[in-house]
Formats: sequence, structure tokens, C-alpha cells
Amino acid sequence: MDDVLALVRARGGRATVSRRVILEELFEAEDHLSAEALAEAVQAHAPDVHLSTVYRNLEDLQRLGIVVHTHLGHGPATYQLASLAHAHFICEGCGAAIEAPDELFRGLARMAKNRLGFSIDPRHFAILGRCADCV
Amino acid sequence: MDDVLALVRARGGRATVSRRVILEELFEAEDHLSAEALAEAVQAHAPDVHLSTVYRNLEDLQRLGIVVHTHLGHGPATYQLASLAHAHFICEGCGAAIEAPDELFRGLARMAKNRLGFSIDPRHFAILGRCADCV
DNA sequence: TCCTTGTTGCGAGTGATTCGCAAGTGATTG
DNA sequence: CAATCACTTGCGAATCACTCGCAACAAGGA
Repeated sequence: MDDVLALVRARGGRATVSRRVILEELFEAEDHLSAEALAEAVQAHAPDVHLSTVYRNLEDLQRLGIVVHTHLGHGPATYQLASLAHAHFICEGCGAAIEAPDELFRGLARMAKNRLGFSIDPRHFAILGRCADCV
Repeated sequence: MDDVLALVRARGGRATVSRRVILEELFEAEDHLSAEALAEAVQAHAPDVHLSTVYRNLEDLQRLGIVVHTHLGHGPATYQLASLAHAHFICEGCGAAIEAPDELFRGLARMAKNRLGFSIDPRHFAILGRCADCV
């Protein structure tokens, strides 16, 4: 948290109240948050932080590599600390989001690299499918 | 093409001019089309087919299993005949879209099934990463 | 040909995100 | 500690990709 603000400052940015509260909520959140949900959480502590400020901060924090966003489906993007990023399987039947351990992608990553020269990062878009309960 | 229209009719739908032209363009397109691009192509043959008609037809055709849509990145969805669906790798550097053969996903599919009970369909969202030229 | 019901064109509405701008405020400087 | 300056913010308007409502239209069976 302090490291993050130090990095922000090192890049010419400022440690504003909004930025601080947004980061606090991101550190406290245990699951992914949409920008809207994050804004609500932030507004509980600092009522006039505007949704557009949340978006702008998320963008800056992504540029710094502190935050990433993920698309879990057709709804809004979800944001989280980059250190917690992981891939997802989303059930088309019930919408359940299952966290996919990175090692599941080892083989795919190797084949994509060898056969297509492509290095995958499977964490940005979820992979759809059907969970055990929705077959 | 005629089979498709027969199926449409079998489900109580009608073989309208718009529907016909939209299907023609879908059959002729060699790569994925956004709804907007498809509308433009359609309008070259039938000028007053409205964008919303294209969307509505794409939705119907998806319900019938004839068409699928895919998200290749942050832009609009792209549509194609279901029979041509495949997975994609998208380079975050240059935006190149690489077609990913289904067999690359065999191992992942097996592991997801065994360990999480989840059946993947990797074709709906692209997988991001970096191509050989953008490392 | 008529009638029923699916379809269409058009514009307005929606959800998610981005932008423009003037006012506000950290942090460096003097 | 105050002045300065560039980064930030709040706010509303704009944008992008769709989605809807509705009255007019048109397939295709009777």
C-alpha cells in the first residue's frame, strides 16, 4: 500500500485522498469488483469520489501494473490487484465463476509457444463452459 | 443457405429479404465481422436494412445455433457461422488475431473436467498474449 | 385474396466507460 | 511556510455497442 503510493509518486503522480481510498478498498476486497461496486465501497468512506475518478484511477493503476481488469462475461469489467490475478472459468448455465489455477495452462502455453510463437496470458478474458452442476 | 432458411421456417420464422441478404454476407465473409461491418456489407445490396435489424437477425440466428459471436478484444463482438467457430489468440502488442486449432485445448479441457468438473468452450472469448513479433 | 403474426425501420433508451473543462489540491520551490 | 504548477477531481455531456418500443409492413398458410 505504501509501496504503491511511493511508486505513484516516483512516476510523478500524487497521493490524493481518492487514490488512497480506492487503493484501500482494492486491498481489502477479497473478490473482483466492478468499477461501479468499487465506487460504492469507496463512497462509504469518501462520499464525493465520483465514478469517473474511480475509472481514471483504475486506468492509472493499471498503467503502473498494480491493478488488472478481467472480463468475466458480458457485464462490466472487474478489477483486482495484479498480484492476485488468475484465470477463470465461467459457467454459461448458472454464471458461476471458478478460479482456474495457472498450472492448468502450462501445456497450452507450451504448445502455443512452440507451434505459433505465441505467449498466452489466459487471465484477461474468462473461458466459458459448463460447470459440473449444469451439464 | 437453403437449409438455414428451411430451419428458420420450421421454427415459425420467415425468409425475409433482410434475413436472406444477411445470411448471404455471412456465408461469403471469410473472416469475422462486427455487426456494424456486416450491416455495411448488407447495405451494399439492400440499402435500407437497418443496423438494429442486423442485430435482431444475428440474435435469432444465434438462438438457432447457426451463428456464434466471439469477443476478440475490447471492441465490438464479431459474428460468424457456427460451423466455422474456433478459438483465437490476440496479440496485445499489435492486435494480430491468430486462429487457435481446437486440439491445443485438449489437455486443458481434460484437466478442467477432471479437476473442476468443468467443460470448457474456449471459443467465445479470445486469449490474449504476445505474438512472435511483439516479444 | 385475406388474415395472422413475424419482421422491419426508425428513433429513443441503456449500460459501461471516456472526455472536456474549470475548480481544487498535493508536492516542490523559494 | 507560502507561492507555484502540474496533476487531479467533480460534474455533466459524449461515445460506443447494443437493445427496445412502436407503428407500418410483408411472408405464407387459409
